[in-house]
Amino acid sequence: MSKSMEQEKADANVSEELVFRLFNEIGIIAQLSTTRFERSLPYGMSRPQFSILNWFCRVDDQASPGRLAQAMEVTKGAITNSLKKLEAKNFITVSPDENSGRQKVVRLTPEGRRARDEAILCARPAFEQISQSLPAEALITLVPELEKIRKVLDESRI
Amino acid sequence: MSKSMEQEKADANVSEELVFRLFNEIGIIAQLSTTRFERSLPYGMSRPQFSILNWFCRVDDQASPGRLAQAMEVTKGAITNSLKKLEAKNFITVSPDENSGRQKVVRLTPEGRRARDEAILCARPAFEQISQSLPAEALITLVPELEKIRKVLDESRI
DNA sequence: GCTAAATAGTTTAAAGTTAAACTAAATTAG
DNA sequence: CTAATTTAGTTTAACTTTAAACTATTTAGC
Repeated sequence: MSKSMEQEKADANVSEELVFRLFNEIGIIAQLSTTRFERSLPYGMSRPQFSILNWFCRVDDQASPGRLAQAMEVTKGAITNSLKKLEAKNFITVSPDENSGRQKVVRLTPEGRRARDEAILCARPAFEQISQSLPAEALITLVPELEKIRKVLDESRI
Repeated sequence: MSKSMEQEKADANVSEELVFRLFNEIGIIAQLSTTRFERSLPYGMSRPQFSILNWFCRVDDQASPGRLAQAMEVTKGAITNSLKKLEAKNFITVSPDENSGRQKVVRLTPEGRRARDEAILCARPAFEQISQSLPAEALITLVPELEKIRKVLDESRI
């Protein structure tokens, strides 16, 4: 085996080890931060429920359940469940789609928008504490890197 | 309000927004990578089950269920469940602790060690693909940063 | 020493997720 | 046009997790 091939293999191993550690750290951070975030949410709102409300505020003002399932990266069954909860709280409306008898249209209500804004306020103290413990410069480089990784994963999804 | 106070407030908002995006990205990446990793595992092994086997290979060769619960950051009930599964597969042994009637001692079996090594081999292709799509230099700076964040969260745990 | 409190682990009920089966509607192909 | 396929959403069963109740030990206090 040539020297360069050996080096290549070594590099690959370093990378794989790093990728392994990367996802390990990400998994732990996700678990810890999700728990903390969820505990701070009002109205017995869960993280998936918040994510749906937040999606409506950031991306579009209406969507089919299937589109939401794709956006949230969960199964259609999970979305059916979440939408029921949100509808019971009057945070969304679900109506038949005029253009398609098999689709539905989900929309945010004014209460839903208020609940989302309130959720962000409630979660602020938890995030504040963390943002004080972390140097802002680190975050400024970190977040775009993570966005890249997410895109790589997202685009190569099976 | 003085200029510097305004600036401080603006900085805080930038940071909070960044922290928010940080945890959002981390949540999505965790979901995508966990799904992918779990699908690649052999013996119907779940990520929590793999984590326990991996812990034994990296940290200590024996532990009580409670210590594992702390290390894995899940409840004792979840560990009870995972240990049952691992024991049924003969990947661990669970025996009474000689020194304490209320504790148990969990140990990795040779089969468990082999299964863990095999799991890493099975997961390699998935990680390989990702490590090829990401520049190694980025990971080298990223991983230690994430370790810092994890420690901040871990130390301020409630 | 004996009682009270703390600790370790299990069990249970409630909740959420997935995959697969199912219903209904829209497309496509012949 | 009709039949077969695909698509959208719901339902169901299995599984996992958590929080809380419970059992059994150990430790502390008096």
